[in-house]
Amino acid sequence: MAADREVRVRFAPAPSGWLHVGSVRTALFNWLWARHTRGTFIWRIEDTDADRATEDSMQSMIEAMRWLGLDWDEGIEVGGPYGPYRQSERADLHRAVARRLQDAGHLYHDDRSPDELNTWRQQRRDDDLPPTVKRGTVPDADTGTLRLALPASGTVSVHDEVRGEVTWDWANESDPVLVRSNGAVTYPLANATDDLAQGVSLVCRGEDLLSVTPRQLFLYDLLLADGLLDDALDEVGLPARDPSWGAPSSFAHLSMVVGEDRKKLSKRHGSVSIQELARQGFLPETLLNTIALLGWSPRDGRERLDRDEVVAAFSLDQVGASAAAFDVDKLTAFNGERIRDMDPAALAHRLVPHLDGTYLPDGDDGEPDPDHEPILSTPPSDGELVRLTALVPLVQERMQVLAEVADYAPPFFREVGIDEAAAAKVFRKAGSVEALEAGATALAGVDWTVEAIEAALRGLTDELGIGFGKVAQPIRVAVTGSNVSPPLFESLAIMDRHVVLDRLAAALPVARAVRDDLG
RNA sequence: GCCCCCGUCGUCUAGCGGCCCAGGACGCCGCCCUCUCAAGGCGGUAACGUGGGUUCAAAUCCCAUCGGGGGUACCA
Repeated sequence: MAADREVRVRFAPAPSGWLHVGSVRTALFNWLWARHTRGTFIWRIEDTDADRATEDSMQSMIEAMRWLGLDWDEGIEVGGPYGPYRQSERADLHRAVARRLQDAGHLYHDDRSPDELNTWRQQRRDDDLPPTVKRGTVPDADTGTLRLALPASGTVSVHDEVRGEVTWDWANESDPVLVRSNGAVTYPLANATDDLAQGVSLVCRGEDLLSVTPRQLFLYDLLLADGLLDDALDEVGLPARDPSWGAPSSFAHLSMVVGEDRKKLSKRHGSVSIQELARQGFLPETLLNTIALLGWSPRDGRERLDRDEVVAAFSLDQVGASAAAFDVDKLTAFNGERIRDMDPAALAHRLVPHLDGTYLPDGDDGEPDPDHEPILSTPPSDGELVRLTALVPLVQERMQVLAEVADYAPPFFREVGIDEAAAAKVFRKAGSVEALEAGATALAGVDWTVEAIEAALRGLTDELGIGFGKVAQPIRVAVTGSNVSPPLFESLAIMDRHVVLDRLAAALPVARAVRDDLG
């Protein structure tokens, strides 16, 4: 173990699609290790496949990382001493490396078409042989792809931080294509080259890349031998490597994140974009906390951890090797706890995007509701902000996700209709009409404070000879339109008196109709 | 098919030969509190995939088997 080597880790996604829980975990663990060791976190974009890489995807990833608060020391956007950090901008280097490998006799042409190769591989399988492409089995050619000639026999091993020692037999390893027939380099070459050129000390990535490790190890040796990479760097005018850097000294292959059915993550169970989770009202702190716990746990068993606490406690040797299912229920519960711990003023600000139309709430189909009308204006007026701040303590206790505020807030900001089911359920109870009438009278002259409102309303139970529930529910439905709301006295107190009285009056005919309907 | 990885409550996990007839968290169930819904408090349910070894002793080590996953691309 090269204990003294500065830790340099990297997150190297291909920019297709968006960041989801699985990819964020890879980013997070790299980030955590860098921060824990006071090392360097590099963000490189692997866009060597022009057909798949998109600018939108990259922008979306940047947005997600920023929202999560995962900052990078070197990489796209921020730059750094060993850039550029988009592989498409490093193509000269990759080509120079390929040419030098070819000159040194490590590469050979393979001009078989994909169809021919498939047939050939199938034949190998039928013969019960490894379907691997090897030098010597292909015809002499001077066109087509360039493959790397791997050793034909013997074994390779890596020490993996999460899996221990893993060994492969070279006889089972296929010679990888390093340069496509169109001249573009592939992942194995670009990735190995850049990891070396940027001094990556530990490769931490998904388990799906475990099987690609042997050829990378082999490539590291070739690129470092005789200063091949150094010369190529010099040739294309890119920054020289630090002389103390060797090849990555270890690997950490993180298990897959799976769905609750143990199958590959799909949208149904959490493979939603980070932006989608933001829209649903999860806090970035909760996401980071929960995702960190996916395969890792601190020695002392704590589960509620702030960012700094995770950084302090994180270590690779506590990372588990088995696949983990992302549990949205647990995320939700943690999110609720965090909301309850928040400072009300800070929470009010976080709620605004869920009320002003920035984040659309779910429609009936679970998708964002395009017809939703914002509850607050953009930007919110001072009056709206004051009312929202007053509302926060009431909703803070009962929210799991920020988006839920949209369920409670409307009656505090605008007229809302009375929910029919709520009316039918509540107004059919004996005494409802009387409760509304007496409530209006009692509230008309009272001080508009929580205490006075409570005293006035509680006094009604004796006057009407019914339990308080029978008083409170009709009034709740009349004023909020729903039989579910924050506590009644507090709710009324932050509304204007005339609004409350108007709504009580407006609900009376509805209540009478329900009662009369019952005969 | 071949190669590699993985296997503790429904889920995330603790556990690295005796402290474990397995602990915590989420979920679920019940009770308490209560103006609704929540929140909160208390209690409960529930797991070492299977079969062989090794050992005085195994969730922990070994082997087999079954199951799951990844790879087997001119994607990354």
